[in-house]
Amino acid sequence: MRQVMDRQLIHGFLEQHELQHTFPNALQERIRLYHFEKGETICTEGEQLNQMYFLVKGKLKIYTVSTEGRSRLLRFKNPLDIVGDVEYLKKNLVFNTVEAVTEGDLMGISYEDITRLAYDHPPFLQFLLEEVTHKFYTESNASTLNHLNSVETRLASYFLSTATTEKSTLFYQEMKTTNLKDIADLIGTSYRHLNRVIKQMCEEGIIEKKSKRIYIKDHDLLRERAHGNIYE
Amino acid sequence: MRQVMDRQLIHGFLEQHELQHTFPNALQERIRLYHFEKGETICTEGEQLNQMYFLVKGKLKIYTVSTEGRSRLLRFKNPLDIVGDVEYLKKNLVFNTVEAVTEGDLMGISYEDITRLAYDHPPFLQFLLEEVTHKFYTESNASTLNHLNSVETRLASYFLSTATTEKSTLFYQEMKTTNLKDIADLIGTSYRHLNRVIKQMCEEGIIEKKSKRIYIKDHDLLRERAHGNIYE
DNA sequence: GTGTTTTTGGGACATATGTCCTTTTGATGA
DNA sequence: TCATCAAAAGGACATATGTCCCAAAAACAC
Repeated sequence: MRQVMDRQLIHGFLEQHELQHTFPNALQERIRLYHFEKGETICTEGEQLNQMYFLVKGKLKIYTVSTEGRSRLLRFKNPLDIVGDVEYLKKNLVFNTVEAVTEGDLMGISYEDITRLAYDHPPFLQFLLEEVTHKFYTESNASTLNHLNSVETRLASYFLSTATTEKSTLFYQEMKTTNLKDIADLIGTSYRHLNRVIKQMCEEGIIEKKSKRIYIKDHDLLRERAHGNIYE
Repeated sequence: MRQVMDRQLIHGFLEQHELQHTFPNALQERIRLYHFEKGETICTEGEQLNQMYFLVKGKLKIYTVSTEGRSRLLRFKNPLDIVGDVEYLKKNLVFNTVEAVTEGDLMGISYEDITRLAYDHPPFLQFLLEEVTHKFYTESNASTLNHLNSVETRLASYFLSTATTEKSTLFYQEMKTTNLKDIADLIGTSYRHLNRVIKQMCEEGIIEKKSKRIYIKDHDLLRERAHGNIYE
């Protein structure tokens, strides 16, 4: 991850994401822009973090690995998600490893600057509050879904949540930046079992694998298998 | 749940929990105090909520039930936890059912009053932000723990997190206000399997059941079984 | 194009765990 | 004290799911 010396670009991102009112002026002048490449580790579990990062371009994944070598993929991050917010608020080391799925850009603000210049600024606090609340909501939703449902239901739900429309056909596009291992780690199953469930769904005509993509063939049946749940 | 007309008591709770600065004065005069009895449902999943409740006395449990009848116990709430904060911020109906484990008291503040009188008040925003962040942290921690570990590890971790010291013996006291069904719903297993794991741990000399309590007999072995995890 | 590494796919086997049901124990109310 | 209900305990059986391993296909680097 390298710093990009480009004040114009920073202001461009602030405008693009409508953050001029969220960040007090004094804070805006202290923002740093960083560029990352695909596969780079942004920060590692257990590490000390001194900045809060606002993702303005690209995609990240958040994961953790247990001592036994099992992995959990907590979520993906898209703009305008934040890295290091909870670590700032809980005054803790990094909780989970953050890795780049694509190349992209982050705006960094030091924790000191945030405390001095923004922690009394209602628009910033409101922004942070809404961000953490959303994160909590999605975590809680996913957690409950995982808790109460089988892998099949979770997978169906996952497909529904990431489906996009191309022409008149729904398909699941994350395959381009997500491999099956990541999906297994996200919905909480082994790679092997995921394969089984995917195979079964193909045989039942619910989905179809073609050209590195998974197409939804029977949307109603998929929704039925999801039991009304959607990962969010 | 019935309202208690006692301004003195409200101010007593504000002092006890050091909230005088968190809540702007105008807001403090609009706080309502409610009393609840053990077993009462404070609010139900899917219901419309108009107030944010601050728990000042007693204990609550938060749970949800799937369409198939499976239950998940998300967490317990103690003073000064909040009910209705995420619903306020996400502008949504109640996500999970809240039920009283003991009798107690709640201070209620209408969403309108919060928006008018406190959503620009930095101390209140900071308080809310720290509360939601903590909630997110514990949810994420529990979720990862559940994801990556067996029921045995989760149960061991649970015992460690609720253990208290009496004399020189560590024991697990939540049994008094928590039944085995709740524990099963919390760590994400069936009641039957929980019984098996508890029985096994008793046979191995890790814990001992006596007088409606579970005593930790071998703290080191328990910590080993928890794999260094603690529910929080 | 070739060689290497990574991702996908699937067989075989084991077991952690859930469902269903029954019995026992303990708590509660009259 | 007795009757009823709820919580705890446990048997029997089934299966969802994980581990381990190997083969095939795809991606990547030179």
